[in-house]
Amino acid sequence: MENTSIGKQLPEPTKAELEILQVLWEFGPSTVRFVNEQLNLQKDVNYTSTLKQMQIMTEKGILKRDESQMKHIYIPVEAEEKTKDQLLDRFVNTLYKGSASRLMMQLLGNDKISKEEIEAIKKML
Amino acid sequence: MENTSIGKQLPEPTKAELEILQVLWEFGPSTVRFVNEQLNLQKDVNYTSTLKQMQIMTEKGILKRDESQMKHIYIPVEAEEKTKDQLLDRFVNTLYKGSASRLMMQLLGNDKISKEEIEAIKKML
DNA sequence: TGCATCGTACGAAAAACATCGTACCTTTGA
DNA sequence: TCAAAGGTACGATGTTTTTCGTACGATGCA
Repeated sequence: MENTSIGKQLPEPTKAELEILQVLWEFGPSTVRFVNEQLNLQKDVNYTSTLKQMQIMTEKGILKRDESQMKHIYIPVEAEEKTKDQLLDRFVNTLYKGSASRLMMQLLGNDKISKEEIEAIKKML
Repeated sequence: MENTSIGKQLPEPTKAELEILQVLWEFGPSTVRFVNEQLNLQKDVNYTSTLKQMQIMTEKGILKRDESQMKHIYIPVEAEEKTKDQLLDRFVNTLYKGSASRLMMQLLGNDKISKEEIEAIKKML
């Protein structure tokens, strides 16, 4: 299933896919080997598993790749911000009926958030 | 697999499980039939599917139930706030390296958030 | 040249999730 | 009393996601 079309909405990344995207977001376009090494800092996973996963993501249109070299280079199709927007949106809608202030309340309620963070947020508003 | 132990961390609810929890959170302890009816306002799903799902959740320790009547009553084991805290926490950690202000920035950046919402948040801080 | 190393391709199994059909028990009311 | 309605139990199946083994081509270098 090729994805060359224009406005088609990409599927939301799965958990494992998100882990791969994080690496690519943090370090930029990378080889499978590099991504796999990064993942292995957190968990055991076989090289070919990561490869397959990234190939599937390419099929889905989440990644594209530069095949001009033997070591293919993988690149996210959507910008980090855009993907995160999408995920955040769904999260807020699902859990907080779309209300950002409810989310904020929850955030302030569980005291995982420091005074410095609160200050930083105040300044933003 | 019984769950009578003390501090054991419950598994994160799956998507379908979350839908069921939402109904129970909104309406309080309920029968399978009631939950199923609510779900059917949104999507087609068979009674026995919902039943099975809720039985599995009970096995996992996400729900408990009152079996004293023929119509079993299901109740979430963890409070709504606690479960949401957990989900929010993982969300912030995964996507924003644990920084609430980053999340806020993202929230302000995509203009899904209204002026009223911003005012409400300002007041909270 | 030839072999160890590093790369991709891909089928298939394992695991996690979701859905449904069927069996069977209990309650109710004509 | 007995059949319809409504309840739970649970195996089976379908789907999606995740992981891995094996095949095989490229490259590099002793």
